[in-house]
Amino acid sequence: MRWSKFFAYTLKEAPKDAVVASHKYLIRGGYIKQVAAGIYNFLPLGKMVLDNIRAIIKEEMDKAGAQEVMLSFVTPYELWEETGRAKKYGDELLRIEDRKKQKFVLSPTNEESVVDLVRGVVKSYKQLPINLYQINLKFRDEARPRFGLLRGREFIMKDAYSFHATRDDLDREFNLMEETYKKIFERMGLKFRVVEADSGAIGGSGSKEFMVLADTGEDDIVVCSECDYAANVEVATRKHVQKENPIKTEEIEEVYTPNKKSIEEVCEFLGIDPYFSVKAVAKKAVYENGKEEIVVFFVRGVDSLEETKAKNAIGALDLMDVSEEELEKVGLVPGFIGPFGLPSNIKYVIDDDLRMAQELVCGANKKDYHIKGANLLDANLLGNLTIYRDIAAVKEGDLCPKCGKPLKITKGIEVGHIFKLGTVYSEPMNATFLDENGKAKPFIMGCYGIGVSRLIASAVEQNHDEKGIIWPKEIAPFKVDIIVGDVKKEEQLAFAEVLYEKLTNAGVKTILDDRNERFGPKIADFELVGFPVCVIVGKKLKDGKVEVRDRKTGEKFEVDKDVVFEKVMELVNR
RNA sequence: CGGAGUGUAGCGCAGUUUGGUUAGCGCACCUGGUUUGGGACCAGGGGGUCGGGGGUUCGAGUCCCUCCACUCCGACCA
Repeated sequence: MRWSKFFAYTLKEAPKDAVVASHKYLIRGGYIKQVAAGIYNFLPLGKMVLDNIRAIIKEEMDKAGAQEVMLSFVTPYELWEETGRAKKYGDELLRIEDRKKQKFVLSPTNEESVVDLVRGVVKSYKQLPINLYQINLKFRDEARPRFGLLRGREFIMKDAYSFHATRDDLDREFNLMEETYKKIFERMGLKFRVVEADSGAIGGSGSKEFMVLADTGEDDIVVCSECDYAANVEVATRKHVQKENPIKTEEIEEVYTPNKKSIEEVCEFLGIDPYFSVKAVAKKAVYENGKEEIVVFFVRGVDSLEETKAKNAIGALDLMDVSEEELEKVGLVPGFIGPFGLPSNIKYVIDDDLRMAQELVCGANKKDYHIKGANLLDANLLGNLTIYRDIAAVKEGDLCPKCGKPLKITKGIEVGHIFKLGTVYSEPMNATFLDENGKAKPFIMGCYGIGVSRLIASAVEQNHDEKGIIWPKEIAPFKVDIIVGDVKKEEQLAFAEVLYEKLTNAGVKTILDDRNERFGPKIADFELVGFPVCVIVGKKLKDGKVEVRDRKTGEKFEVDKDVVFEKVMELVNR
């Protein structure tokens, strides 16, 4: 490609609303252009990167035996009613009507479509397993799209769906997909971690996320400082250790704590370590059947509630904040809520870490009073309905559940997620096959997603400097940029063109910067747009020399013009 | 969805407080010339529904009403 003819432009200044590196550089470099909130046009450069990523994904998926299909982007609303997700997915599902008033949705994901496709075709266990995938457009009407391609409404996703006769076979495919994903992200040159994850709205039994490590990530992930344990904070666990309270209390006593509501205030007032206090977090739980109730969650004073875990603990669809008035209405005393003597109609959950804990301070369910010396040994105090669950958020310094070493918290961008769905879609959609005994059984399914357009942004988040993008070689739009120092100097242009032909013929994607510009803008664009290697054909050509630069290492080589091809090939292939 | 903010040329902004010729600047763009190893210089030039609609006024980018779009924080989110 000759830059003088290329549909690409660069900007000196980023639009003011771009705040993260990938958003700024992808716009400044002429990769994407915003159309509406969370919707972008891809310019040639952006499309090239996208295609490179697609190619890697396709190659590895095909190698793993999956088969590429393309499911319709507009799908009948009926299918979504079949599984009940029409309601569950809420406003994120963009509904549209055709001229006959028939309802459709823009696909945010394709479980329904693919089950509908397969149930009409696969009848026997002999046709299983099967894994179908596509790399296709998705639309989710996010409440708040942001950060450019990191959270768009319209985006490209690779989604795969596997069908199995047995759980064991699903496990095998799940592991195969995990290995395949690792290969894909490794080939892209990304630093990532595979973490245990919550299944969320997709449902199913087990899931793992693939997180690209970057400070701009929206997810908190817990990683062990020693072993390979890694989990999304939404599901991360920790090793429980019971510390013994050095302060002993003879018996349970109520103490007067006027206006001391927060953990800090109470503990300071009573002179105790917040570790031995109980924090109450009240939430309004909303269930799938529309029922709502106030639930109280108890965690240690030093911990905080992890809402996803809490939600899962009680099987709620959503947890919402409650006002003091609402709490008082059901008989709770805001600021002084504790596990003993709660109104009998209030559901509560106690964090696992408090199981059998002793010498605690907690609210007395009475204005201006707390209880000292409480212990959770005696379940009778709490009644039989007491449930202990893991509901506290793992924090920096907690101990690894696998090896006991300290845990760390880091930020990650979710670029892949694999699920064991089981029969959560096949059952309601009545998608069955006949087993060896001629009995109809629902398909056992897995599904596997990769955020393809998000990967573009993730790669930039992880590979940039103050000047611009530094593309990993595998996905760079062009691998080599040949800069002609002065296009009016015929010998420079002629030499550059010969080199360009040679590299292109050797299969190296090359761009020839033959614009009538000075050196400054050309080299700045090389750095901004982020090609791995550049060759500067300039002044030194008359002494038989050209310069070669490596964008990533910043190395500069002055090489003889006769060996420049070999030098470039060496850099491109190393 | 709650809170905050912004909307003037492709991008970045000034002008709005206190209404008053023809709406301005930098970058980008076009023409000519000089330049060509770190975002050059000189001269000339093109480009605007001032987010939309309505209103007040002799007069609205500026004041009022209303709608819309976009961004940020949060909630939400395979």
